[in-house]
Amino acid sequence: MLKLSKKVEYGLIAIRHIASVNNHISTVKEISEKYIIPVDVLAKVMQKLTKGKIIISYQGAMGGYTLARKAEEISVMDVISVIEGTQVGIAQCFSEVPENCSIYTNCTIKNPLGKIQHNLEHVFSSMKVSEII
Amino acid sequence: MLKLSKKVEYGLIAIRHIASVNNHISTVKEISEKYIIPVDVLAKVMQKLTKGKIIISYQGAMGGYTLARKAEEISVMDVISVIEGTQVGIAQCFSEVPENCSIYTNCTIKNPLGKIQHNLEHVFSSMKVSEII
DNA sequence: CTTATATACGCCCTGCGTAGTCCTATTTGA
DNA sequence: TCAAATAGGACTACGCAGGGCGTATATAAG
Repeated sequence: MLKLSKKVEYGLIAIRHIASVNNHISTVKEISEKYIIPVDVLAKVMQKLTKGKIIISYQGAMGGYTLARKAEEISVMDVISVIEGTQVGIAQCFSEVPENCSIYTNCTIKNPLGKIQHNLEHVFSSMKVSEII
Repeated sequence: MLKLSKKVEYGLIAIRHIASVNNHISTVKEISEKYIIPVDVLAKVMQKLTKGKIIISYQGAMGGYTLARKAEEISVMDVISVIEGTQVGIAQCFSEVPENCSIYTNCTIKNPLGKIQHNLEHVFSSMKVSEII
């Protein structure tokens, strides 16, 4: 409940790592060994971050990843939404198909939860990767 | 990911309901029918809220529940922690046994996540049930 | 004292999402 | 041509949220 996924954690650690080596190219192997993260899982996380244009990938031998923009311009929120793919909401009514919620029409707490949702988004958006180093 | 549980939602709805009828005694049956919530699930939620001293239970015929204190003095955080039972953390290192986290010793983002954790707690603590009515 | 109406509480089942593994394809530098 | 790297699909194992069911206990009312 209210937990970040391991994928997001791994993503943040990887991004922090790349930033900490002055944006020099880093490989999945290198990062996964250093922080003891399952290679395959991390690999997929990196692929998502690449598609989300948060990092840049270089294929082939001597390849790897660098940040696509400065660490000050990457928020934790960016990382979360790119990795999760879907809109992150504390309740179903703030995600994909609100009406799917079993209590949608009778729900009396949509508005107050909306306030909380808004505040949470603010917290995650204002925290930048540069503050993690 | 980052979602409140249905139990917490049900708890908030129930508490809001009781507050909205001026703290008159309310039954599980009444609430579950009005908001289309599975009775058994709601019943257990109410039992936890009772044990957590957020509401008061009256057993037997004509029984039910009332709030244990004013709606202004019940925060969303109170409801969450009583219903979940365990410490709520966005990562394993803020819950029961931090060392169980698979990357605990190598984790480089404990501190920044701690800041986020702190901010989240603030958001949930400052929102009172009285704002839900 | 009996009955109807409540809460209290434990057990179990099911579905879904998270995390992780395995395997193959593709790219590219040396 | 080979080795090192990313790209990505298929599959499995596991935990937990959500819900259903059965039973015990308390109590107001007739």
